[in-house]
Order: sequence, then C-alpha cells, then structure tokens
Amino acid sequence: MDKEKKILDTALKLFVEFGFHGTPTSKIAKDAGVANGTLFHYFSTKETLIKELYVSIKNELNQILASQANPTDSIKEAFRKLYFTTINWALVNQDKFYYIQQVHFSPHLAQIPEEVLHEQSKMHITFIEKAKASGDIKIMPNELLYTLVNSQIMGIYQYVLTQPTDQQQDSIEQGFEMIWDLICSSQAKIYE
Amino acid sequence: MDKEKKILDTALKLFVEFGFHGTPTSKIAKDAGVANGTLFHYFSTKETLIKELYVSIKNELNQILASQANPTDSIKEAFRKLYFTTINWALVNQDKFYYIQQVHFSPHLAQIPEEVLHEQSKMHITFIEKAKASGDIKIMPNELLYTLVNSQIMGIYQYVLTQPTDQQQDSIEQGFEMIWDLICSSQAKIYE
DNA sequence: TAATAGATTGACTAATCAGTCGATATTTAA
DNA sequence: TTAAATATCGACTGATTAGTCAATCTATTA
Repeated sequence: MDKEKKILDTALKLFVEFGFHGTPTSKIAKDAGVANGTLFHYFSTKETLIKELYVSIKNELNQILASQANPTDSIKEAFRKLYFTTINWALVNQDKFYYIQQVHFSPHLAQIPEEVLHEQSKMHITFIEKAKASGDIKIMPNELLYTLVNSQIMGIYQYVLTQPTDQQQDSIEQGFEMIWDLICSSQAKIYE
Repeated sequence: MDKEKKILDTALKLFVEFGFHGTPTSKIAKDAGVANGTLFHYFSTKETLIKELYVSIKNELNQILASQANPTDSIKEAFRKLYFTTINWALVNQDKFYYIQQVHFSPHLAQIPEEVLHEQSKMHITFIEKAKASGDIKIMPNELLYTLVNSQIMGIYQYVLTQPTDQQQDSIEQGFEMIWDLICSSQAKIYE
C-alpha cells in the first residue's frame, strides 16, 4: 500500500483518538509501518501533515458531493442529495467527520490559507445562490443559510449517532423535512 | 487577585490562541504572574487544569441561565430567555464559548466523568420535558430536541459573529423565530 | 507567642519528541 | 548498462516541557 496514504490513514486514527498533542510523529510512523524519516520525506513538518490530512478529507467529501450533482434535479431534490449524502458519508466515515471539527476548533485552522478554505465551500455557495434565484428558498443572507444548514446537519448527525442503525434513516428523513421547512419559502410551499 | 483564578483566566486565553499543545504550563504560570510550582499546587496535572477550566466555564453559563429562570414564564418565554441569554453570553465571552467546543472536539472530553457532563445538561433536559408536557412543542425525542436547539444556537452564533454589532440583535431575534417555528407544535401555532 | 498548615517559589530533572542526516535501496530515464 | 533521481531507513540530537522538591514565606489558631 502507498506509504503516503498509509501515513495519512494512521495519522487520522491516532489524532482522533489521542489528539494532536497526544500523537507523536514517531508513533504515526511506527503504526503506519514506515520509518521515522519516511514520514518527514512526505510531510516536512507535523503541522503540514495535520493540514494536508484536513484538506484531503475535505476534498474527498466534496468530490463525492460533486459526483452526485445532477443539473436536471429540482432545487429540493438537489438539496436533499446534498444533505443525505453528507450525513451518510459522515456516518460511514465518523473519524474523518470528527477530524474536520477537531481541526476547526484548533489553532491549526488559522494555518490553512483562506483560498483553500474558500475553495472548499465554493460548491455550496454556488448552490445556495442558485437555490435562492429559483425562489424556492426564503430570502436570507447566504452566510446565514449556509451556517444554518451546516449546523442542522451537525445536529442531526449527532443525534443519529445515538440511535440504533435501523432507525437512523428515518431520523435523517425527518431531519430533512425539518430543515427544508425552515429554509423553503412559504410561497413555494403553497404550490408544492 | 486570586492566583487560582488568575491561572484559569490565563490558561483560557492561551489555550484558545495556541491550543493545548502550543501552550506550555510554564508560559501559563509566567503570564499569570505565579511561579511554576504554584500552578501545580492548584492543578496537579495539565490535564486537570484543562478539565477544571472546562467545568468552571460550563458552571458559569449554567448559573447565569438558572438565575434567569422564572416559574411564571410561559414555555415560549422561558425558551426565549434560554436562547437569548446563551447567545448573548457567548458573544460577550467568545473565548469561553470557543473553549467549550475546543474541549468538545478533543480527547479531553472523554476524561470528564459522565456524571459531570450529565449534571451540566440536566437543567436543559428538565426544561425540555416540561415544554413537551405543556403541548407547546412538537412530539420528538428529548435527545433530538436538545441536539437540534444546541446546533441551531451554534449556527446563529457563528453567523452573528460575522455581522456588524448593530445588526446582531435583529439576527438573533430572527434566529429565534426560526428555531421556535421548527420545534413548536403546529397545534399550539394555530391558537397562538 | 509558638506551632501548625497551607501557599509560594524557582531551580532542577527525567523523559519526550520534532526534525536531521548520511547511508542504502529502489525506481526511472537516458 | 549507467546515471540520476527518488524513496526508505533508523540512529541521533537539540530543545522543550510536565512535573518534583526542598526551602521559604504567610496566615491561622491554640
């Protein structure tokens, strides 16, 4: 297996379990089955490793979301896909989803260039603008809409985690109706 | 000034800015104006300091919320107070609010005993049960309600942070209408 | 006053860890 | 086949840091 990838995988597992501080690079290398120096051959510093792991995970999710997009979908359908795909991806990749938050609430986030972060949310912002233009969505600032949807997804995800597997999809569905109700314009609702 | 409190205040500031790893105990002691040994007199380990800081902050917020509670308030009014007080407290105490999330997405959370965490959310859970019994709130699991409200508060808070001060209260108000709309029973809505 | 307990100090240490480096192996390209 | 480039190794180091400790100071109490 590709050693660079092995290092990333191992780092993810250890960072999530023991935190950044609690994970020495030597342990990452050892668990990944590579020499100490090899880790620094691929990632010049520990900080670089932390950042590149973050970016690779965000890219993975974004690529999956992009692959689902279908121009002929209605706004609601498109939004539904975004929501379901994200939550289900998070359920299958709990470590990765957790790691995103872990970086988000750490000083490492400030080390990631603004343009990289912007690149990550670009797709969502474009979608939001399209949705608003369609009139299916309440008039509100883009930022607010983005933040609300994000936090709702976080909330539902966290709740679903506490549930038995066979009830999860129902809850996700309910969560979708709620958030859609929250953001769709009442006008659109009437004619729905 | 009380040295123990000075240490906690300094630790908060440094942890938020530089993270747990990036903040040596020696720097906390120095910035707090106490000797190295004094820090360990009050907090036997760095881990203890991290945990006690978390608990003290949560307690502070909970006490403020409890002091606002008024038994004669309607459910909506009581919920409104909870929501407004939390967000406004968060705006005034951004470091503390951030620190709560920082601990939440770190391995340190697992070090805090279940009973302490439960104690922290007890008030909210009691309120949720009262609200549900009143019929003003949609029928849904306590956990879901709790998580949804929490994440909605996080979302609104984060959005409000990006806004100029003079528009913040309006946004918080709008956010309240949204979340109330999300959780109040349609039956109660009709007779409102 | 004398005695006890707690608070405070800062130099010190044992351990850890991020990152280096020179040597060796492997792959690629000419 | 040869040469250059890249990958891999792991012992090593310089710096850092959590936590200790014996000594001193301060407050309380009998």
